[in-house]
Amino acid sequence: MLTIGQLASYAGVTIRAVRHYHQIGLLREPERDPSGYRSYDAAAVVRLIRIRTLAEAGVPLARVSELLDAAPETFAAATTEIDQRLRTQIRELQEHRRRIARLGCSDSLAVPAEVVDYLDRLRAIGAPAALVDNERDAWILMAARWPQVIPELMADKVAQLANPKVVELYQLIGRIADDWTDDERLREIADLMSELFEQAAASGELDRQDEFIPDTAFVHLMDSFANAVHPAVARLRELVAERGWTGWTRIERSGP
Amino acid sequence: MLTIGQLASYAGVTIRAVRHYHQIGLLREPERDPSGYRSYDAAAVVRLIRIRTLAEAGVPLARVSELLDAAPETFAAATTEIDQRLRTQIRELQEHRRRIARLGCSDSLAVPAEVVDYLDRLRAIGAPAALVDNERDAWILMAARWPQVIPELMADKVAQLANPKVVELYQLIGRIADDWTDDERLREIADLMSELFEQAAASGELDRQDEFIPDTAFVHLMDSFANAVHPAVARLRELVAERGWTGWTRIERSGP
DNA sequence: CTTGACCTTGACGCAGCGTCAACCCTGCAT
DNA sequence: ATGCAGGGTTGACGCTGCGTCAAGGTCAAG
Repeated sequence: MLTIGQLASYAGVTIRAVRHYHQIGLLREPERDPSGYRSYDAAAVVRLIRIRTLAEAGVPLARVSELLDAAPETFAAATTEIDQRLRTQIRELQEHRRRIARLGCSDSLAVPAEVVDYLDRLRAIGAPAALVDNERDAWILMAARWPQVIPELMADKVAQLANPKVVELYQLIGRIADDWTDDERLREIADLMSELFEQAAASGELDRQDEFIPDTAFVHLMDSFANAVHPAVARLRELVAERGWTGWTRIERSGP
Repeated sequence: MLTIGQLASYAGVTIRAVRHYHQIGLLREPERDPSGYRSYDAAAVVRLIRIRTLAEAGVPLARVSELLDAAPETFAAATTEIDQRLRTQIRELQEHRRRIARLGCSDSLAVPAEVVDYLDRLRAIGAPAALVDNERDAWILMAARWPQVIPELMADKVAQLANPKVVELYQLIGRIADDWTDDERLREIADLMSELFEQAAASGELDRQDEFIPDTAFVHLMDSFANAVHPAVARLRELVAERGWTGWTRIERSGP
């Protein structure tokens, strides 16, 4: 007769595992000797070895007893199914590896490649870092909500950068990045924006907005990013509103 | 401002996950509105999206915050390490698949191929099923304890079967399988065994046993299998002992 | 008698949430 | 005013397969 330690060692498992198998009813609790020790026979060793064999092959413990005394066909069916499960898990992990490889760096985390490219161009023409970070976050949001429109939107935005007026706008903003209190400059920016909106309206660009972002609540959320850049953005929006335009993420004509 | 449901839906995670992230300190608890509802801003959505991106790439939650604001080199180092972990897991699962594929059927579970072959031959010469099952269990035990000696041992056992006396022995046993009470036949069997042991001793076979099974406690364990086949085995051992042999798994001369 | 190596039960911990339970808030239709 | 549906709130257990204390009792040897 064997103690639990001998049993475990013969079967090549830990004592804790044996007790666990008792707990879940996978291995029958044996008789106890007068001192309360469990006392095992050779058959228990064999059963335990077979349990271990299945467990090490990735069979869930809950299914081990079912397999231990299964007819050959049942056994084959079960193993095939378990193998399928294993394949699925492997595929999931491989998908994880693929994603890991494409994470990039912490800065561009969750930012689509097209957006990364656009942000680089923004930086290149002198847009301030705070604004670029803000754009990045906004596009992260957008990409999560409507991933499929990102390529087209980004193509548009990059095209806009070919407009010298747009470049000028970002440079103006860059110049006030340290000091947002100069109302004169804010008004200059508002004028330029108004002009650009006028162009956009003329080219029909503004009408295309609605296709991309049909969700009003979402537009408000995007707006809130801009507002968070600096308190003076509120003033800027005021000035732009005076010139007949409302909104920010989505622009609409409201006045003359 | 967003409720937890809106936040979760924008970020593409479940509400429960958001609360979990709060609990483990991955996402800051936001302000509450007068009714006690959590109230999120756009920045929370972005952070949550980045968390999800990492989590979906298989990054453990415990390491996500570390990665979220890591310098590029730190980030790269961490992802490489996590990728290593993923590869290890994949290899483990693939090992599981390999084992699953070689399980065979429930009957031959944990039985080495050489043993399966030997058992088939035993059955072929007319050994009773109970005896074969018993042999199988004994060899399972042996294979778990000393896997490397199995091929050699099995080669020996198969070679023994070429001896007509051995075949006769198993057939004799087969004939009493239904009725173990015939002492006459038991004595016949004991005579035959004694004769075989004599042959084995003469050929030096008995001396080689000790190399294979040096563990006395283990030998007793193996013996206990034989005893479990039928009570009459005890009688048989008695008869064999009268003829000058002790032991079962390991045989030793004890008399004339 | 002590020591060390075993054995006993009981319970928490892990990873990442899913899933009740039991109760409160809010807005809309009746 | 009321009822109902569809939000929200905390709290707690469940899953997998054991590892790892904790706080003891037992056994063989020196």
